[in-house]
Amino acid sequence: MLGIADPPTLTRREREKIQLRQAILDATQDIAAKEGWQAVTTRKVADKIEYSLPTLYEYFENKAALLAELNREGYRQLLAVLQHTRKSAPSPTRAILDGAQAYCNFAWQRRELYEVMHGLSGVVLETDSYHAEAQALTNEAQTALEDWARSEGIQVQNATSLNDAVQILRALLHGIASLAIAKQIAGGKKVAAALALRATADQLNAWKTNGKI
Amino acid sequence: MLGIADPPTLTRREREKIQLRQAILDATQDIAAKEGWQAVTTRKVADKIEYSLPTLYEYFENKAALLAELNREGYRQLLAVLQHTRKSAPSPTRAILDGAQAYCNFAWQRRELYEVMHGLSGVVLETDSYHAEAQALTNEAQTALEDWARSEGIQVQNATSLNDAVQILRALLHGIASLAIAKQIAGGKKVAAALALRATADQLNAWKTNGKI
DNA sequence: TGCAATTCCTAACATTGTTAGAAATTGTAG
DNA sequence: CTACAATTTCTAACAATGTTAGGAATTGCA
Repeated sequence: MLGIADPPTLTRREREKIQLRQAILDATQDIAAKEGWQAVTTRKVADKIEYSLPTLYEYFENKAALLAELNREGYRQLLAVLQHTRKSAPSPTRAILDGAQAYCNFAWQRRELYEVMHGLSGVVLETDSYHAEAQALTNEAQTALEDWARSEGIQVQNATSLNDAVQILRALLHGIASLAIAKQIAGGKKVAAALALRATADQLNAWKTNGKI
Repeated sequence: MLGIADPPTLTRREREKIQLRQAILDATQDIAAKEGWQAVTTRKVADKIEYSLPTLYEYFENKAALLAELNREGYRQLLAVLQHTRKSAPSPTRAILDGAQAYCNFAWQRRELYEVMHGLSGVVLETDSYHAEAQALTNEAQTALEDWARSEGIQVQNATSLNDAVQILRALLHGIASLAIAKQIAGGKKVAAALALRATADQLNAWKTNGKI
């Protein structure tokens, strides 16, 4: 199922290359976290890894490719968080509600990743939004919602309606997270997280009342 | 209540200045609508109004000030749309639901304004998000929701909870609109608008079931 | 030890936001 | 009508940033 590991037949050079590539990604994230995405400049990244400017371009075709990689990385990390949350939840309902909280926490704690995932704060996305990592996140959400529906005896009409329901929950959480990041929610992140929880619970209740999704 | 009109004691020069300022705003919007915000460059705007580059800076301190003005303009236009929608709605419930549709339509039809209002698509916002225009929009939404609650016999506990409810609806709509603009909603804008309607109705039902906001 | 490939850097170029300072225009006083 | 002062507008530059050409330095190996 996984397909992660290659046989470790890597030369020292190859290992160094992988490390340097990762260092570039880390440096970029670090600058974005500390100074915001407007401050992320190719020269600053190069300075931080203590290599000269053109070296960056040996590892990433251009700045957009660097951001695209961090975009995917963000989806991978969010997926991991949500999978972990679901697996340690005591019930399918809690899996959804805890997931909503975890989503918000990810948005604040990894703000720079969340921004690059959604083209916020001046990030220019040239990435196609339908990469495998984004799809994997949708699948995770569908699984969680399907589990919940089954546990509540709620009928899922078809794949489309399940997907619609997932989109609604996602849009709700994304709306709250992005408004909070833009400081447009009075009361800040604490209030925002509470709103997310409440609205998610309301939406689940609406589906429960309808008896179907 | 209004305070719109000054006595029309304007010299020809002053009238021309106002027109040129407006031409700059129009040109900027036009480029953004046709080619996207990444393509909006001070030189291109200057070309479009057939003046040289430094002339721009006589009318706007810098590019950020130009975007800030369009940001406010977007809020004014959205407010006008929502006020009109509410006033021509046959019932408070329909006022909310029609408002949700109108919100989505505004986001697609004036995409470039919606983007500059929320810092999407590479726009860098240096504007404070709490300007008067944003506040006016919140007030409009609160009025609509208060009307609805009254008409349904639902108790509004206090100003904070009313504001929280408005934030939830706003976040829901913004989440759907911004994901649709980023082409992250399968089925596109038509499906997105349907989701917005459905989710808004669900949220109203949840409050109705609770009997309070 | 010397050659070939790789790695890495200095120095440039194009684009874009911004501004200095001069030219051109306009309005006004003699 | 003319000359001066204010305003308007432009040409030309500068700084920052993404990107690349081409050469120097290093490395691996015969």
